[in-house]
Order: sequence, then C-alpha cells, then structure tokens
Amino acid sequence: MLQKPRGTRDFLPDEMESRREVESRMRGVARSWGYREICTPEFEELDLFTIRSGEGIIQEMYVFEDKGGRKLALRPELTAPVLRMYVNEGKTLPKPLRWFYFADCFRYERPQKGRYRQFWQFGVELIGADTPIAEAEVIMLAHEILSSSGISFTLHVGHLSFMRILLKELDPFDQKRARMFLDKRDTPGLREYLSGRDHAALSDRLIALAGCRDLSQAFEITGDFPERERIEELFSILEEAGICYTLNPGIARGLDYYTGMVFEAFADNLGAENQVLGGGTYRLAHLFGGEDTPSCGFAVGFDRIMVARGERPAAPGKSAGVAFTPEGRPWALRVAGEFRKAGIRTPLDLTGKSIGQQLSGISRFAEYAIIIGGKERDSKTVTLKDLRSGIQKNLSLDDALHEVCSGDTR
RNA sequence: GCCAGGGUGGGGUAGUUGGUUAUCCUAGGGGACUGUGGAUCCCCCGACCCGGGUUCGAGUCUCGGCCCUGGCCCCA
Repeated sequence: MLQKPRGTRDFLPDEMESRREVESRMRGVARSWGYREICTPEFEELDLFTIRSGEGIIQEMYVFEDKGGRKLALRPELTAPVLRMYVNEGKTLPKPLRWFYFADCFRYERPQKGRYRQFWQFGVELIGADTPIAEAEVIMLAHEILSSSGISFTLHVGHLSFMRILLKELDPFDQKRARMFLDKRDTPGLREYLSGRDHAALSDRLIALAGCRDLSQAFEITGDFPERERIEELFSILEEAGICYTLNPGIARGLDYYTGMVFEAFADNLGAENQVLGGGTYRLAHLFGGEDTPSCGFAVGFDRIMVARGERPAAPGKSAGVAFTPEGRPWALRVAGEFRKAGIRTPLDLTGKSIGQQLSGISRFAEYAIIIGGKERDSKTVTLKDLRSGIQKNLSLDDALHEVCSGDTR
C-alpha cells in the first residue's frame, strides 16, 4: 500500500475542524489590529532563500528544477517571500504595511514531536515602521494571538544590542561560538572557551546578562549605549499594555539580519520542540533589491500550537438530519434547503431505508431529525424531533427553523 | 546525519520453546426492518511493515531497508 510521504500528515474532519477553529481565531485577532491577509507562491526561486539564510540551508529544503531548468524550492518559511513580494509590488503602498499570512512550509528535516516536513505557519509582518511602539505592537499582537489559541505559554523579549555590546571585543567567529554556548545555556563550555582565548572576564558578564531579567540591571552590565532610550520606551509600552513577558537579553536568534528587538514564545507543556513563536525587528528588503526598509514580524508554529492544545472536542455546529419517504421527497428537499440557508448542517438520508433506520443513522451525529412524509408534504409542515429529549412536534417550517436555531448544541 | 524504543485488520490487542486455519474487542459494510432512535441478532470485510538469511517450518530468531515515537544536531 502507498504511504504518505515522511513527515506529512493526513487530517480527518475532527482534527481539521479544530485546526480551522484556531486558525480563524488567529485571523480574527490579526484583522482586528488592522492586519490584512496576503498569499505568496508555494515555491520560489532557490536564490530567495539562500540570499536570506546562506547556502547551508539547501540541504534542509525541498529543492527541484523545473522543465525550464529553473532552480526552485518549496518555501521553508515566509518572511523572505513576503519581503520579496513587498519589494516587487508593495513599495508604493502607504506605510506602514500590516500584513499577515497563514500558509504551509516545507523543510527536509528529521520529524519529531511538533516537527514535520510539511507544517503551517501563521505570521505577521509590519513593514515600514521604525518606532518603539511599532515593535511593541508586534509583541502585543503576538501575545494576543497566542492567548486566543488557548495555550499556556511564556513570552521572552530581548534586544540584540546588549549582547552585541559585550561581544564587540571578539572577532566574528568567536562571537558566533559564544552565542551558541549561550543559546544552549552551556555556561561551563562558554567559560572554558573564552578563557582559552584570553576573554575570561567576558564570560562572567555574558552569563550574568543572559540570566538578567531586569532592564536596569542589564544596562549596568553593558553600560550605556545609544539605543538605551528606545529600548526603555519599548519596554515601558509593554508595561503600559499589561503584557506578561520575561526580559531575556540572552536571546540570540539564529540569523544576522535581526537588528534589534527579538522575541520568542514557548509552550509550557511541550518537550524538546517547545518554541511556538519567534520574531523580531529586521532588515531584509535591501537584500532582494528594494530600499533598506525597517520591518518587524513574527511567525507562529501552528502545528505546535495544536499539539500544545492537546485533544479537545471541536465545538459542534447545529445539525439536523432529514428522514423522508419517497412521497415526501420534493418537500424534504425544499425544507432541507431552508435549513441550510439558516446555517444549520442539514444532511439528507441517502439510504432510502425505513424511517426507523433513517432515524438510527441520523441519531448518531445530529441533535435533530426532520421527518418528512406524505402527511407533512400535504400540510406543508415539518415533523421535528429533538433526538436528545425524544420530543417530537409537528411545526410550520418557520417554527421548526426557529426551534432548531434557538436550541442548545450538544 | 546520529542515538534509543517500537511496527499484528481502520483503531486497540492476544499470540506459549519457532509448529495446523493468527485471538478478542471495537470501528466499517450488508441484512432482519420503507412512518419513528444509538439496541439486538445474523452475515461480511479486514492484519503479521518490506526484503534477504537460518530452519522441515518464522508473527516469533537474525541482517538490511522503510515507517512511527521520543531525543541529539539544526532550527531560517
């Protein structure tokens, strides 16, 4: 038998409904902040991603050549495509641009919990605003979106300037190594590495900074620097907004194009792969041939959100199955149409069995049964049975609709 | 790419020292049953992940691969 490709998943209706529900909450939040949805191609020129992230990522992407010999890649993320789109067709739009997306991405990696080869990201990019409140807005929006998803999470906000000030005395290679140690919280490793390179004093300051959870203390460690005022304003906006977050000057993020504020969120109940969101302030447009444009954004790992939510029954919609006899069919079709117009899921019986058997089938999934036979056809009425209480009434079409609409769902 | 643990009908399971027709539950389909309930009864469908090896004989032992789960690496 054929199998689905490694790292991909099938979604049955129960799971799909639950995903759509979370997805629509996220969309709703983003819209309410004035963000509008965009869509970019599923695949792009390979160069788009190597320019952004380096040649090394080729082995972790789905790369292929089309019949015209073009080097293409399934998108491994969406920030680069969105900024490419901005450069191509967004330059003349009034700034700032508030965009969001919900789309699938592909990475050729070893699957594990919360990590798949096809996965979905919900993300936001705020393009062309370069103020503390713009950065704060993105953080606030991220916080609201995660909250709306119903998971329990911890939000870490940092700024690259702290680390950069301290690392300035190292050459670029050592800077990178030092950041890796910090990222892994490997303080003995960091000490050993730096003392072997005559920077023993630095490791204490770095470790103190990474563990620092208070802004003024962080500045004590680093000393003053030009962005201080801006950073303080950003964090005071977060305080004003009442956002619950943790200051974390140790956040490094993998890539070099982040310019200042960086933030991450972690689900409280996940294992090794517990990061559910990452983002920050960056400059990327100039790499794709546009003007140097300040931007800020984040991406949510949608699948991890769903894992963190755990098994939850999706809220059922109203449902009424139609049982009918051959004589009742024309009227049953009319009645079913009216119920559907009212937003009620109204499947017809397809078996043509006895009314009793039709009811058996309907009672497996629906709250109500609509019974239509010759009598109902002749009187233009509806026999509506509440399958939970067993109470059955003969009603006009309007009354039946009203009864179902006002009833509780199961 | 690396490490560990796994893989028996759609889901969940039993399977003795290697021994006949692979167990049970559930789900699914059909019927009893064309004007009133998820029941019941009967019937049906359906599996040893794939390939090599050992053996008279492999679900069972062995090797390789694939896939799943968790972790490492990476994490744009």
